[in-house]
Amino acid sequence: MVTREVAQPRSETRDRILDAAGQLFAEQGFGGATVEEIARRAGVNKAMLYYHVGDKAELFAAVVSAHVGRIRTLVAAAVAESDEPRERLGAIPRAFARAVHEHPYLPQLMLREITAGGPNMPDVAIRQIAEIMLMTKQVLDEGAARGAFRSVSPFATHLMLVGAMMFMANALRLRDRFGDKLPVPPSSQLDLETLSEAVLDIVLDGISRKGN
Amino acid sequence: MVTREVAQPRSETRDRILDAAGQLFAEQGFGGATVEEIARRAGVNKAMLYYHVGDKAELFAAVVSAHVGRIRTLVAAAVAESDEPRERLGAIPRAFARAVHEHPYLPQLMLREITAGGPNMPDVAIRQIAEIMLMTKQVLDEGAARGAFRSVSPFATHLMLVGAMMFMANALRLRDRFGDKLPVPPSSQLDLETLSEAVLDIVLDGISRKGN
DNA sequence: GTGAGATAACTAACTAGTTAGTTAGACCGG
DNA sequence: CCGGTCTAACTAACTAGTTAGTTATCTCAC
Repeated sequence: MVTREVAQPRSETRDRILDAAGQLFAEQGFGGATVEEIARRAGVNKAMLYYHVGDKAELFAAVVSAHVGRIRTLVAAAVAESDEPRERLGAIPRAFARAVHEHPYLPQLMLREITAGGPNMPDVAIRQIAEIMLMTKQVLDEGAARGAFRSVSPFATHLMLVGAMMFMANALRLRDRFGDKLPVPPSSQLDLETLSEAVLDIVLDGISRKGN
Repeated sequence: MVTREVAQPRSETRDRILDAAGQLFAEQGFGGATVEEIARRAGVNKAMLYYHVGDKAELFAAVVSAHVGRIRTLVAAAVAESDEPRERLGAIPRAFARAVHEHPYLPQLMLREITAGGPNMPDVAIRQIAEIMLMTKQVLDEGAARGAFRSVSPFATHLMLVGAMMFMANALRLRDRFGDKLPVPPSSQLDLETLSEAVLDIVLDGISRKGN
């Protein structure tokens, strides 16, 4: 599960399969989701799935690559929109939030694969994740050069912003289970956007150069 | 998979089964791990697993509960050791780090279950997680009352500390895959402790009341 | 324009292998 | 000889992947 980048031609059927697969892989995991059920949800015969995409592993790789590529594009565009270090850094989690808004099953899908150690993560996806992390590093370096940020670990900062967000998106699904016994605002202001803004607020405060 | 708290009597065999199950559920996930393999790794006959613990779901619940309970104990003890708000907050991720040190497969196991939406998470475990989150809230409230911290979302702060750490512990396993194309210090100072200290540093800075 | 032949998209049914859970009975210390 | 602990062997259900064959659509010589 390492090299598989042969881009199949797009087709309506293929897209339906990929979307159904994304949902089901997110909900059930790679092992939990059955090819049969993916095909059923996409409204196609199981054999068509093999015809249009490939085996289960190829299907998974295709889904993950598509999403990671989309996120990379969104982040790059969002970062380019401003020139101010703080805004540029904030653009990164906000781009993630937009991607999640488009495909709500995305955090579950991604976290599942990361947790599994990426056994089905294609090289293209790895490369794109590295590119996204590089963007965070560039924004931080630039901010430091301009005197806006103090020097911090870019890896830790990136994982704080993105990792906490991914974790939150998934943890929120457990919310109902907590019932009354939780020290959490019930649900009104408990959406992902509010939470990631709170994280961004703390991070920006934590890395900004003080003493003005 | 919600109420199952009947504490079986401990036994050496049962402990071996639980430990093997923890490792395998972490490595392969609930669906991916096979009962056969868990039994083999524990060095017992498969039927003994049903005799000593119960079916696969009960086994999983027992493993998760044991670990969450252990973390709760560690966190409570660590927080109680100091009186100074900043140190008390720092004690929380450090207690997690210690738990992870004891059982390296723990972040993978926990994150897998959280990502899955907790379908096998027993109520006891949920209650204990709530208690841990309450401790963070208390430390933050107390720190705010003492003028050390500004007012921040306890939920976001907790998830930042713990979530980022869980995410990192899992992301680190992908490190090798990045090869050269990564903006990350190669591996020397890339352990979980260093990373969580970096996170703690940023968070403490970000939530501390400025203007002394 | 029309009919033969090619081709892409699809289906139903099957195979081979795996897995959770059960059961009938063996072993053994007290 | 009895209760707790254990084993080997089984079954019932499920699943990834294949295959033989069907339908619909297009192509192009005549």
